[in-house]
Amino acid sequence: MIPHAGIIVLADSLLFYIIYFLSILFLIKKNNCLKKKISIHDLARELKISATTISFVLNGKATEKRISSEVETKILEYIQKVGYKPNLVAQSLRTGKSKIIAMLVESIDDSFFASIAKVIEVTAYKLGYKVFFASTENETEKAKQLIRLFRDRQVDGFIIAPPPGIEKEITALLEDNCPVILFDRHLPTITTTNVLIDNFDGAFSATNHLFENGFKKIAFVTLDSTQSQMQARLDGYQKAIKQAGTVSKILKLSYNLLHTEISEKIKEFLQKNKQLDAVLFATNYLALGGVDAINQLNLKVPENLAIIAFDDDLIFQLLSPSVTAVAQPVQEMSEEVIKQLMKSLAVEDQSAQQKETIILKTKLIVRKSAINFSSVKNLRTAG
Amino acid sequence: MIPHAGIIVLADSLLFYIIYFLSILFLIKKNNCLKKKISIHDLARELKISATTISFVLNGKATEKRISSEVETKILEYIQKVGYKPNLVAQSLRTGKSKIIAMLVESIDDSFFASIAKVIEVTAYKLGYKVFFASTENETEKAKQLIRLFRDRQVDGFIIAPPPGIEKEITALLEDNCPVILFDRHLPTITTTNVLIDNFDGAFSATNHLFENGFKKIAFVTLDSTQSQMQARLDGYQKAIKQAGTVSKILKLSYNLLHTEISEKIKEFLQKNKQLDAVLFATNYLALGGVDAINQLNLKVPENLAIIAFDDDLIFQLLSPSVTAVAQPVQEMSEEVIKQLMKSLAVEDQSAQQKETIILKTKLIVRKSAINFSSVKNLRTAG
DNA sequence: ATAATTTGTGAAAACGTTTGCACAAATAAA
DNA sequence: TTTATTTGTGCAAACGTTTTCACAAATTAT
Repeated sequence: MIPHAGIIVLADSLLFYIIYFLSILFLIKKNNCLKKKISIHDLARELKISATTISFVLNGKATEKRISSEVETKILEYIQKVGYKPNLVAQSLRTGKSKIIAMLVESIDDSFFASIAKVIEVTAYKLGYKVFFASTENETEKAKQLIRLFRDRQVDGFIIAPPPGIEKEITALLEDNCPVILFDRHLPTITTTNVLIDNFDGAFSATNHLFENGFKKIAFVTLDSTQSQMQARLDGYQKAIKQAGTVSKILKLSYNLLHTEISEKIKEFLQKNKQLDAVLFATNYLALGGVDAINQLNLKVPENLAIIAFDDDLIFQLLSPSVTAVAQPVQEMSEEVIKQLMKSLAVEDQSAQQKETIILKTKLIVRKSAINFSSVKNLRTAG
Repeated sequence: MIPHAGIIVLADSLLFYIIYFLSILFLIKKNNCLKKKISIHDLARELKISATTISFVLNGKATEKRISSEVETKILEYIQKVGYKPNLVAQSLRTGKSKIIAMLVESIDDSFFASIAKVIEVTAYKLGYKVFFASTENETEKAKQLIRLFRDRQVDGFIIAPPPGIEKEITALLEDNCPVILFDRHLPTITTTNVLIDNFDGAFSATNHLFENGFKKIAFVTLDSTQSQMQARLDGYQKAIKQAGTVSKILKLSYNLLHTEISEKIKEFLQKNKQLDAVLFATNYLALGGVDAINQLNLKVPENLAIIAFDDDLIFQLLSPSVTAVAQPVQEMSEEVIKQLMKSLAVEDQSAQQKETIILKTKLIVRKSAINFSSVKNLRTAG
C-alpha cells in the first residue's frame, strides 16, 4: 500500500505543478490589454477564404483586386458580426505607417497651444490619425530628445512649434522623407510648410490702437529671444513707435522665469519708468505677470496704465478691467496645419512637394484695459 | 545606321523606365519617418553573432542566459557605435506590450487635468512609458470610443477620470487583465485602485471658513451631476450648513454649458437671491462664470458677496480681489497615480492584486475673496 | 572511459498584418 | 481546337523583434 500511495501522491503533485505552470504561462500571455482577439487568420479559417482576400476587402481593394461581390459581402458581414478589428501594431510593422502624428509645442499647459491641440486632435481623429502631444518647454535639448523618441515610435509626421536651434534635426527629418509642418514660429533656414500669423502686423496694430486711444508713452515687454515671432512683434511695435515719432521703451525678460519672477521684474520696470502710460505685452503670460505687478502697485487700468496682451485667453475677459488682446485665429490656424500635413502625408516624396508659407491675420479684441477715456491722464507722474 | 540607332534608343528608354520604376519603388518604401534603420539581423550579420544572443544582451539577460562577457561587451560596444535602437513596433507585436499608457480626462484644457497630465507624462517618461492623452468631455459615449481606440492601439494600462456610465467598459478592461487606475472620481461598483481627494472635507472646510469669517447665507453652485466627487462636495457643504443651523441654497447647472451660459444662469440666481452673502462654487470654471456674473452685476467681492472656488487655478491669484480656493494636491495625486499604475503593470494577474483607495486631503488657499472684514454687511439687501 | 551536467550560442517559430506572385477557371481571340 | 486574356483567389514571404528549444563543447560526476 505504501509505495502505491506514494505514486498517487507523486502523480497528484506533478499534475498540480503542470497546472500551475500552465496557468502562469497563460497569465503571462494575457498580461496585456487584449483578450485573445480574433486575427485575420481566424476569419480566414471560419470563412474558408484566404487571409489575402480578406485583407484586400478590408483595405477597400475589393474592386481593384476583382473580388466577387458575394465574397465581399460575406466577409464584410462576418466581420461586422464578430466585431473584428485589425491589429494596428501588426499593420504598422508591415506597412511602416503608424497613423500617429507627433505634435511638439512649447507647453501644452498654455491656453493657445492647448486650443490648437484640441482642434488638431479631433480633426486628425476623423481622418484616422492619433496625435501624440509633448511639451518642449522651448528647450532645444528636450525637443531633440522628443523628436528622437517619436521617430522610434514610427510616427508618420510632425507638427512642431520649433524652439531655437532645432534646425539640424528638422532637416534630418525632411531628408528622411518625413513630413514636417512648422507653426507659430519660423525657422529661416528650413524650407518646409509653415503656418504663421502676422506677428508684425499684430503688434503694429495693437500699438497704433494705443496711440489712437490717446496713450503716448508705450512700452513693450517681451522675451529675450531671437525667435522669429518675437522679433516680428518687436519690429511691429517699433515701426508704430517710429511712425508716431515717439520713443520706445523695451523690457526683455529671460525665458524660463516663474510667474512671480516675471511680475517682480515688471514691477521694478514700471517703478523705474513712471512716464509710461501703456504697455504692450508680447505674450499672454507676460501680460498676466504684468497684471499681477499692476495690482501690487495699486495702479488703475487703464486710467494710470493701459495694457494690451498678445494671444487672447479666457482670463483676459474675466479680469476687471478686461484686457484687450491680439487674438490668434486658432481655429483657422489649426485647420490649416492639419490640411497641410495631410497634403504632405499623401505625397510620396517630401522633397518634391512644394512648400507653402501660410500667414494668417490676427484680430484685436478690444476690451476695457486700453479703451479711450477722454480724460486720459497719467496720475502716476503727477503723484 | 538607322535600325542601329533605333535599337540604341530602345535600350536607352528601357533603361530609363527601369530606373524610373525602381526609384518609385524606393520612394514608396521610404515614405515613413525612418531612413532604412539597422535591424538586429544587420547587427548579427556584421558581428557574426546570432540575433538571439544580441537580443538577450539587449534585454539584460546576458547573465541569465550565460552569455560570455567578451561577447556581451563586443555587442554593446558595436551597438553604441552604430547607434542601434530596436524597432518598438516589432517589439510591441512580439511581446504584446506597447509601453504606452492611456490617460482619459474630462478635458485636457482644464488646468487641473493639464497639471496632472504634465506630472504624469514626465514621470512615465522616466520609466520608459509614453502617455496618450484624450479628453472625454465627460461624455460616456466618447469615453467608450476612446477606450476602444486605445485598446486597439495595445496600450498597457489606463489612467481614467471616469465619466458616468462607463462601469461596464472598465469592468471589461479589468477582466481582460488590463491595469486601470481611476482618479478624481469614484465608481462605487468598480473595485480597482482609486486615487481621490477628500471632496467632502474640502467643501465642508470651505463652507466653515465662510462661517468663521462672518458670512451667514451661503449658497452652493454645482453641476447637476450624480458623480461621486460632486455628490461629496454637496454633502460637505450641507453638513456644514446643517451644523451651523442655517439654511442651504443650491444652484445646479447642467453639464455642457458654455462660459457665457454659466454666467448668465448664475446672474439670474444671484438676482433672485439677494439675501446671499457668500457662494461656494463646486468647480473652477463655475467660479469663473460666477466672477463674470458678479462683475456684470457690479457687486463688490467680498463686501457684497464672498466667494470660494473648488480647484485652484493661477487665475484666482490674479483676479482682483484674488479668489480663495480649495486646492487639490496635484503633485501628490499625480505621483500616487503613477506609482499605483506601475505597481499594477508589474503584476501578472490584475484580479489577484489588491486594490487600494487613496484619499488625499485638499488645502484651502485663503485669498481676499472670502476674507474676514470686521464690518461685514450685505449691501445688496440694504440697496 | 562513459555518462551526466553545465555553458554558451544559434535556428526557427511566432506575433498579425500586407502584398508580390502564382495559378486555376472562365472567357475571349485566333 | 488551341492559345491568349481576364477573373478571382490563395500561397508564402516579409516587417523586426522575442523566446523556445536544440545542440555542441566543455566540464563534472560515475
